[in-house]
Amino acid sequence: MANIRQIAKEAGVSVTTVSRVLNNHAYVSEEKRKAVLEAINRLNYSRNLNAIHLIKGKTNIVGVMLPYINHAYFARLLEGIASEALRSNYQLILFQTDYNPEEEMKALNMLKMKQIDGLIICSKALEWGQIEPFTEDGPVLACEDTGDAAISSIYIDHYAGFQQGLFYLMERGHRHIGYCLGRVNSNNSQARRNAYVDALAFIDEVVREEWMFYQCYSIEDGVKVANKLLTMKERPTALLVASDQVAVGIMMEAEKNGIRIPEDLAIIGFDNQPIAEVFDLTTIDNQLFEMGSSAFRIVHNQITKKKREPQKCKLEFRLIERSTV
Amino acid sequence: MANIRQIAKEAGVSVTTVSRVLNNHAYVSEEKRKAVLEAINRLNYSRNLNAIHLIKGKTNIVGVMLPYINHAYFARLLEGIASEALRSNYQLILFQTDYNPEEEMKALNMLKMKQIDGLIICSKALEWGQIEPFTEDGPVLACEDTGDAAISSIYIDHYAGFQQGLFYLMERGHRHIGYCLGRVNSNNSQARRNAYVDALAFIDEVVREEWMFYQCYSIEDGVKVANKLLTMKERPTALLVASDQVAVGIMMEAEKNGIRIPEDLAIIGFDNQPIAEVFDLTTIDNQLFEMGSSAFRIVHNQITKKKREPQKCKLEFRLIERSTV
DNA sequence: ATAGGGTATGAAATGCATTTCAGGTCAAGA
DNA sequence: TCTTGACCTGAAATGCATTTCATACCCTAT
Repeated sequence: MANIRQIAKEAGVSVTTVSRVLNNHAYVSEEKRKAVLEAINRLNYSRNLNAIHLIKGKTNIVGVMLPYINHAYFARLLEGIASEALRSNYQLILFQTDYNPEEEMKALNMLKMKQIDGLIICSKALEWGQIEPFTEDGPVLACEDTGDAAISSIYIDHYAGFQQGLFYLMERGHRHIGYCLGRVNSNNSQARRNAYVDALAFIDEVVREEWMFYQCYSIEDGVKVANKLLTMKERPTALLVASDQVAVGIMMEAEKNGIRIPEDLAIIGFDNQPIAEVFDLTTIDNQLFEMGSSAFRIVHNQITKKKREPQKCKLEFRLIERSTV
Repeated sequence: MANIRQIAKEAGVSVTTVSRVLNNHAYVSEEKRKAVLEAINRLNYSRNLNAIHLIKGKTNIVGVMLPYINHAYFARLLEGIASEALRSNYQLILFQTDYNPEEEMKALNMLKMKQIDGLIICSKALEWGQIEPFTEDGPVLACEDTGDAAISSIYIDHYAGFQQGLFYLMERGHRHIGYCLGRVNSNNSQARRNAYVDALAFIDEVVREEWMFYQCYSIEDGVKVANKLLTMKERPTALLVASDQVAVGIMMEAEKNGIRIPEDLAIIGFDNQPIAEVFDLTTIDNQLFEMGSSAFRIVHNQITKKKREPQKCKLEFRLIERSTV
C-alpha cells in the first residue's frame, strides 16, 4: 500500500505539498496539485487514518457504553446519538458491556489510550468514583443522574416521572398500584422505588412486595408478569411499567385472559416508543432520542471546546394520555 | 500525557525494555520490570493505541454497515456479531447508513484507510461492483447472497425460504396469498418475489398487486397493512410477512377488528424473533444471531489468516410451526 | 530603490510504540 | 578451555501524515 512519501516521489514534489493537496491547503500551484492528484490515482492511494489520529491526537470517534444493543430503550437512545454523530462526521464505537465491570473498564481505557475522543455512558455497573478519574482523558457523559460526581450528565428526573404517573393513577381512584422495573439496584430504579414508597405513604397504603416486579425488559417479561398477576388472589388495579415493551406484553397477555384494560387493570408505560402509539398505550415520554442526540452534542462540544467542567442537563418528561388508564 | 520515552527515563531503562514489560515479553529482569511498572504507575501512563495501530497495521476493530440500528432485524444480527467480537476482543464501529450510498462509501473507505480491519455489511444500497475493489484492503463480508461477486457472504436462501412458507400455506388449502416485504428492490425482496410469482403460477393463481405490500419494517407498518386489508373487498386468506414485528402488528390490528387468526387470515412471519414466541406466531427462523456470529467469525478468520479468497456460507432456515396458520 | 506581503515549496521535527539487530553476560555441556 | 545457548539490554529503524520553519520568488506600495 502506497504512502505519502511514494506519492511525493511519483508526483515529483515534497511530502509537504502532497499533504497540502490532501488537506486542501492554499498555496499549491495548479500544476503540482494535478500531478499529485494523478499520482494518488495511479497508485490508488488513501491516507492511513492511524497516522493521522496519532499526530492529531484525536480520532473523531466517540465510544458508547451500553449493556445491551438489542433492547428498545438503548436502541432508541443509540439512534439519537448516532443521528447527531452523523451530522458531526463522527464515528461510534460500541461497547456492549452486559453490565460487566471489566468490559466497562475496557471502554474507559479506550478513552485513556486515545482510541476514542469521548465516551457516552448509557448505563453502567461501575461506581461513579471509578469512572471519575477518566474524565481527565476526555469528556465522559452519562445518560443518567450523576449526582455529585464530577461527570457530565443528561438525565430525566425519574422520581418526578414516576410520581407524576402515580398521581395520575390516584386521581383516577387507583389505590392498589404495582410497578415493573428493570434492575433492582440501578439509580433509576431506586429513584422510582422511592417515588413509589412515598406516594403510597401519602395515601396510607402499605407497600406490597408481590406487586413490585423487577427484571422486566421485554415483551416476554411483560407476558410473565401478566401470568403472575393471574395467579394472585388480590391484584393491583393499576400498574406503572418502566418500559413500553413490557407494558404491551402485560396488556396482550392480560386481555387474552379476560382482564380488561383499563377497566380491570390500568397500565402506564414509559419511553413513548413507537409501539406505545400502536397499542394506544398511555405512557410517559422520556425523550430518549432527544437524550441521545443531546448527549452527543454535549460531548462533541466538550471535545472541540476542550472544556472539561462537567455539564449537567435535565430533560423534561411528559405524560401522553392514551387509552390504557 | 506521558509517553513511553518518559517512562523509560523515569525507570532508568530503554524504551525497548518498557515495551517488553508492556507486552509481557520474556527476558526482562525482575528488578527492571518492577522499576518500569512503578514508573507507569507514578506517571499514570497508558499506551497510545493510535501509535500501536499505526505500527502494527491493524486496529482490532471491525466495521458494521447497516441501514438502521433501531430495527429488530439488524439489532438481532448485530447482537450476534457483537457476541463473537467480544470473544475475540474486537471492537465494533457502527456505520448507520440509512441506505445512503455516500455513507456506505465512508465505511468502505475506513477499510482502505486502515481504520478498521474488516467490514461486515448487513445490508447495502451500493452495487457489488462498487464494493468489490475494497476487498483488497481487507476482508469484506455481506450478510446476504453476493452472487458471482468476489465478496464473502453468509446468507440464507430467501427464494427457498419463501417457497417453503408458500407451500406450507398451500398445503393447508390457501390459494389467495399475499405478502409483506421491506425494500422493493433489494436482492432479498427480489428473490422472495420470484418465489412468490413462481409458486402462484404453480397453482394457476394470478398475481395481485394489491396483495403485495412493501416498506414493511415495524409493528406500526403491520397495523397499516391490516387497515388496508380491512378496506378490501376481496382479501387474501394468508399472508407471508418478512418480519415478525410486522406480522404481530397485522395480527393485533386484524384481531381487534374481528378478523380471526388463523381462521380468516393465516400469517407466517420471518426471523423467529422473541416477539414471535410471545404471540405464538408461526414463523421461519432465519437464524439471524447465528448469521451475525458466523459473519464475525469468518471475517476474523480472514483477518488473522490473511486469506483473501471470498468465502460463501449458506445457512439453513427452518419453519417454526405455531398457531397462526 | 526598498520594505512588505502574497504565493509557493520543501527539509526536518513531531506524535508514539514496536521490532529488528547487535552486543553483551553467564552458566552448562563438550 | 571452548562452544553454545539462554538470558538481558538498548540503539536505531520503522510505520505515516502533519506542521513548523526556512527559503525564495514576484509584485506592489512607499
